[in-house]
Amino acid sequence: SRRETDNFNPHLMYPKVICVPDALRGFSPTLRNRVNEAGDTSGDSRGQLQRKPQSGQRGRRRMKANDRERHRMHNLNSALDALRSILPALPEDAKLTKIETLRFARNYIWVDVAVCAGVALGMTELVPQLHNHPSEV
DNA sequence: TAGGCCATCTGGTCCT
DNA sequence: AGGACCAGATGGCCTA
Repeated sequence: SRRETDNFNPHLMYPKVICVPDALRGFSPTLRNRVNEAGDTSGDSRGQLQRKPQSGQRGRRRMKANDRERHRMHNLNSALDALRSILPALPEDAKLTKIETLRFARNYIWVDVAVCAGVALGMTELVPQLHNHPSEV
Protein backbone atom coordinates (compact mmCIF):
# COMPACT_ATOMS: atom_id res chain seq x y z
CA SER A 1 0.00 0.00 0.00
CA ARG A 2 1.05 3.57 -0.47
CA ARG A 3 0.86 4.35 3.22
CA GLU A 4 2.86 1.30 4.12
CA THR A 5 5.56 1.79 1.52
CA ASP A 6 5.88 5.54 1.96
CA ASN A 7 5.19 6.09 5.61
CA PHE A 8 5.35 2.84 7.44
CA ASN A 9 7.72 -0.01 7.12
CA PRO A 10 6.53 -2.87 9.31
CA HIS A 11 10.14 -3.90 9.74
CA LEU A 12 11.09 -0.57 11.25
CA MET A 13 10.96 -0.30 14.99
CA TYR A 14 8.78 2.79 14.75
CA PRO A 15 6.72 4.23 11.94
CA LYS A 16 7.48 7.54 10.36
CA VAL A 17 5.15 10.38 11.23
CA ILE A 18 1.84 10.01 9.47
CA CYS A 19 -0.55 12.92 9.29
CA VAL A 20 -4.20 12.08 9.04
CA PRO A 21 -5.94 15.44 8.70
CA ASP A 22 -9.51 14.31 8.87
CA ALA A 23 -11.74 16.38 11.08
CA LEU A 24 -14.56 14.03 10.36
CA ARG A 25 -12.70 10.87 11.26
CA GLY A 26 -14.91 8.76 13.40
CA PHE A 27 -18.01 9.70 11.53
CA SER A 28 -19.02 7.24 8.89
CA PRO A 29 -19.91 8.30 5.37
CA THR A 30 -23.40 7.12 6.07
CA LEU A 31 -23.72 9.34 9.11
CA ARG A 32 -22.16 12.24 7.28
CA ASN A 33 -24.71 11.80 4.54
CA ARG A 34 -27.48 11.77 7.08
CA VAL A 35 -26.23 15.03 8.52
CA ASN A 36 -25.32 16.78 5.31
CA GLU A 37 -28.03 15.67 2.98
CA ALA A 38 -30.94 15.51 5.37
CA GLY A 39 -32.86 12.78 3.77
CA ASP A 40 -31.21 12.63 0.37
CA THR A 41 -30.02 9.06 0.32
CA SER A 42 -28.64 8.95 -3.20
CA GLY A 43 -25.23 7.43 -3.38
CA ASP A 44 -25.64 5.14 -0.44
CA SER A 45 -27.37 2.19 -1.94
CA ARG A 46 -26.64 0.08 1.12
CA GLY A 47 -27.29 2.78 3.67
CA GLN A 48 -30.02 2.37 6.17
CA LEU A 49 -32.01 5.28 4.79
CA GLN A 50 -32.30 3.89 1.29
CA ARG A 51 -32.92 0.33 2.28
CA LYS A 52 -36.32 -1.08 2.07
CA PRO A 53 -37.81 -0.34 5.45
CA GLN A 54 -37.74 -3.66 7.19
CA SER A 55 -40.86 -4.25 9.11
CA GLY A 56 -42.10 -6.94 11.39
CA GLN A 57 -40.15 -9.00 13.84
CA ARG A 58 -37.40 -9.77 11.35
CA GLY A 59 -36.82 -6.10 10.72
CA ARG A 60 -36.71 -5.31 14.41
CA ARG A 61 -34.24 -8.11 15.00
CA ARG A 62 -32.05 -6.87 12.18
CA MET A 63 -32.04 -3.31 13.51
CA LYS A 64 -31.13 -4.51 16.98
CA ALA A 65 -28.35 -6.65 15.53
CA ASN A 66 -27.05 -3.66 13.56
CA ASP A 67 -27.03 -1.62 16.74
CA ARG A 68 -25.09 -4.27 18.59
CA GLU A 69 -22.63 -4.64 15.76
CA ARG A 70 -22.06 -0.90 15.66
CA HIS A 71 -21.50 -0.87 19.39
CA ARG A 72 -19.16 -3.83 19.17
CA MET A 73 -17.06 -2.14 16.52
CA HIS A 74 -16.98 1.08 18.54
CA ASN A 75 -15.65 -0.93 21.48
CA LEU A 76 -13.05 -2.47 19.24
CA ASN A 77 -12.01 0.98 18.05
CA SER A 78 -11.85 2.21 21.64
CA ALA A 79 -9.52 -0.64 22.45
CA LEU A 80 -7.36 0.30 19.48
CA ASP A 81 -7.32 3.92 20.67
CA ALA A 82 -6.23 2.75 24.10
CA LEU A 83 -3.47 0.74 22.49
CA ARG A 84 -2.39 3.75 20.40
CA SER A 85 -2.27 5.89 23.52
CA ILE A 86 0.32 3.70 25.23
CA LEU A 87 2.58 3.23 22.24
CA PRO A 88 5.67 5.36 22.70
CA ALA A 89 6.88 8.46 20.87
CA LEU A 90 3.86 9.23 18.78
CA PRO A 91 3.28 12.89 17.90
CA GLU A 92 -0.19 14.22 18.57
CA ASP A 93 -1.26 14.27 14.93
CA ALA A 94 0.20 10.92 13.98
CA LYS A 95 -2.78 8.67 14.27
CA LEU A 96 -1.85 5.21 13.20
CA THR A 97 -4.23 3.21 11.12
CA LYS A 98 -5.64 0.05 12.61
CA ILE A 99 -3.18 -2.25 10.90
CA GLU A 100 -0.29 0.07 11.69
CA THR A 101 -1.29 0.15 15.34
CA LEU A 102 -1.31 -3.63 15.54
CA ARG A 103 2.00 -4.02 13.73
CA PHE A 104 3.64 -1.28 15.74
CA ALA A 105 2.45 -2.84 18.99
CA ARG A 106 3.68 -6.21 17.87
CA ASN A 107 7.11 -4.84 17.01
CA TYR A 108 7.19 -2.91 20.25
CA ILE A 109 6.40 -6.00 22.28
CA TRP A 110 8.73 -8.21 20.32
CA VAL A 111 11.74 -5.92 20.32
CA ASP A 112 11.53 -3.38 23.09
CA VAL A 113 9.86 -5.39 25.79
CA ALA A 114 11.59 -8.63 24.96
CA VAL A 115 15.00 -7.00 24.77
CA CYS A 116 14.48 -5.18 28.06
CA ALA A 117 13.36 -8.39 29.66
CA GLY A 118 16.32 -10.23 28.26
CA VAL A 119 18.75 -7.64 29.55
CA ALA A 120 17.02 -7.51 32.92
CA LEU A 121 17.27 -11.24 33.24
CA GLY A 122 20.86 -11.27 32.18
CA MET A 123 20.06 -13.22 29.02
CA THR A 124 22.24 -10.97 26.92
CA GLU A 125 23.14 -13.76 24.54
CA LEU A 126 19.51 -13.82 23.43
CA VAL A 127 19.22 -10.12 22.75
CA PRO A 128 20.74 -10.17 19.25
CA GLN A 129 18.29 -12.91 18.30
CA LEU A 130 15.40 -10.78 19.36
CA HIS A 131 16.20 -8.33 16.62
CA ASN A 132 15.44 -11.00 14.07
CA HIS A 133 11.73 -10.63 13.69
CA PRO A 134 9.57 -13.64 13.33
CA SER A 135 7.62 -13.86 10.09
CA GLU A 136 5.28 -10.98 9.39
CA VAL A 137 1.67 -11.26 10.31
C1' DT B 1 -7.96 8.75 -10.85
C1' DA B 2 -6.46 4.62 -8.27
C1' DG B 3 -5.73 2.76 -4.04
C1' DG B 4 -5.97 2.82 1.01
C1' DC B 5 -8.75 3.38 4.95
C1' DC B 6 -12.90 3.48 7.29
C1' DA B 7 -17.93 2.84 9.10
C1' DT B 8 -21.84 0.43 8.37
C1' DC B 9 -25.02 -3.20 6.92
C1' DT B 10 -25.83 -7.93 6.31
C1' DG B 11 -26.23 -12.94 6.62
C1' DG B 12 -24.01 -16.95 8.38
C1' DT B 13 -22.20 -19.55 12.28
C1' DC B 14 -21.41 -20.65 16.94
C1' DC B 15 -22.48 -20.31 21.75
C1' DT B 16 -25.38 -19.69 25.94
C1' DA C 1 -34.25 -17.44 20.79
C1' DG C 2 -31.01 -14.08 21.06
C1' DG C 3 -26.33 -12.33 21.36
C1' DA C 4 -21.40 -12.32 19.85
C1' DC C 5 -18.34 -12.78 16.30
C1' DC C 6 -16.90 -12.82 11.62
C1' DA C 7 -16.20 -11.81 6.73
C1' DG C 8 -17.98 -9.86 2.49
C1' DA C 9 -20.02 -5.94 0.24
C1' DT C 10 -20.63 -1.11 -0.33
C1' DG C 11 -19.72 3.67 -0.73
C1' DG C 12 -17.47 8.06 1.00
C1' DC C 13 -13.18 10.57 2.03
C1' DC C 14 -8.34 11.41 1.43
C1' DT C 15 -3.77 11.41 -0.72
C1' DA C 16 -0.22 10.87 -4.21
